[in-house]
Amino acid sequence: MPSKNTHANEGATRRKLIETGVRLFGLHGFEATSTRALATAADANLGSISYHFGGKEGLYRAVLEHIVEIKMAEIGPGLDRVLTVCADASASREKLLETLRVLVRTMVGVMIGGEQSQAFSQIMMQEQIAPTASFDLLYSGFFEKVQAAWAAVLGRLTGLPTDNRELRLRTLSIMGQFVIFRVGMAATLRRLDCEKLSDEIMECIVRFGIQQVEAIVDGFTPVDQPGCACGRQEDRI
Amino acid sequence: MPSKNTHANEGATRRKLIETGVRLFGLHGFEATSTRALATAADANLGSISYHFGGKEGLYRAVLEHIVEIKMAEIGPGLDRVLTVCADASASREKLLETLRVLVRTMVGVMIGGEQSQAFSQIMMQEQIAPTASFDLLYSGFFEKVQAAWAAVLGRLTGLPTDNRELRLRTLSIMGQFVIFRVGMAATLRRLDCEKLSDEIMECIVRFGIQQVEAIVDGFTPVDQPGCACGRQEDRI
DNA sequence: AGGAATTAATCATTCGATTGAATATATCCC
DNA sequence: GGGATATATTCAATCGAATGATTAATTCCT
Repeated sequence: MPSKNTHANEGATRRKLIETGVRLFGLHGFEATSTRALATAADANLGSISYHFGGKEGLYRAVLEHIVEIKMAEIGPGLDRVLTVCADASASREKLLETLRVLVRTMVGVMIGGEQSQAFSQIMMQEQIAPTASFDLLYSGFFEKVQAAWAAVLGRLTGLPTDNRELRLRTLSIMGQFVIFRVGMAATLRRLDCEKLSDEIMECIVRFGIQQVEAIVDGFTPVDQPGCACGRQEDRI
Repeated sequence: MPSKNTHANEGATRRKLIETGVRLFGLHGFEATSTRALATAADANLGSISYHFGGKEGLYRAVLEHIVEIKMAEIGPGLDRVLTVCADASASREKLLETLRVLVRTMVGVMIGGEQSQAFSQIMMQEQIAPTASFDLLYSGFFEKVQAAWAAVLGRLTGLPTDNRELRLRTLSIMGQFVIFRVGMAATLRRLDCEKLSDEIMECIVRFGIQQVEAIVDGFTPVDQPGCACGRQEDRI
């Protein structure tokens, strides 16, 4: 177990392994990434994986923790601001809508933008499709919090309580409008006949994304529990 | 190369291998699925994979072809009907909206419903995240056709031509509202605290899905090429 | 000197693929 | 019809390569 190290390049190998892990695990998935490929790409010795992380699985877990840490540092404060606004009973509808717009812009930026984001998102998607033992790490550390922020805003705007089933389903559905560009990146690029989503395209997605989300909120009427479709709607802001 | 065979169980091993391949490849991905696991699960000999398909990769390609075949047989006629309606210049707005509703219902059914659908969709998602050499098979055989149908309806309803960039992006985004439930199935189930998406939940998704898509179409205003936001809108049906 | 970190070498296991023999069925010739 | 031949399929055994992990020796720095 490595403890304090006063070397100039303290934890350099460890760090390089994690960064390489993000890239390779994201590209090929857990199983298809060999420890040798990792060590070579990280300019590290094969044994250092076992030494620092106890094995391939330990490195993978460390990679997920690293992703959660970076991502939450990036968007965590923003999510907290969203929750604060939503907790304020006196927040105006316009204020809530503005918060929603910020969420869309953040979502698109995080999901699509950035070189590093790509590898991050790919690992997250891999975990969604074929969850490993470390799935909880991502879910509790990231997915749940993002969902909670979206659900908070949408809950205020629709009048549905945050534990409502329809609200949770709709929240996922609305987020899906943007997640698709990460998950269906291969098909998207083929469809647009280009090699990467340019800033211009991202801006376009943000713009119509905001329009679509607002249209959804404006047109909202509860559909779950058919008999009760008449209730609660007067609580909407 | 196996040709005509009048055996009673003609191609039985071949068929069993493909069916098992759908299941295992979907569960663990291409790399993480071993030929031994495939052969054992299919009650076949290890050598039969090479014999029938030339190797693991050949079996995988056959699995993708099988998926495309089944899926297109399932939804192909429906997609053709959609294209027919959209090609009819005299089709009313209500007719187009009804077509859109059918597409939503089909999408949810295909993406979420069915035991077999699960393995199918998982393979498709795997290919999206980490496209293999056989990606084209899925894209040309399935993705492209589904996208084309959605784009045709949405194009008519928004007045955008089918080769318009914004239309294509919006089409993907709108489809994303339903794809998310397949791709984010793990997170969805955790969020709802259940083990499978019941028929009741699927019906709920269809209902609010239709509502949301209609709201998006109703609230549509072009956002791409900012200077031209004033044009074309009068062509909408 | 002494602990932390790195290195090369090696372990047993598993991988995908191939082989040649064995089996089963179909086709042909008389 | 019936033996002989040809073809299609299955099977157990084995190949070399690659895998994850471990070890003991070595290097590096305080």
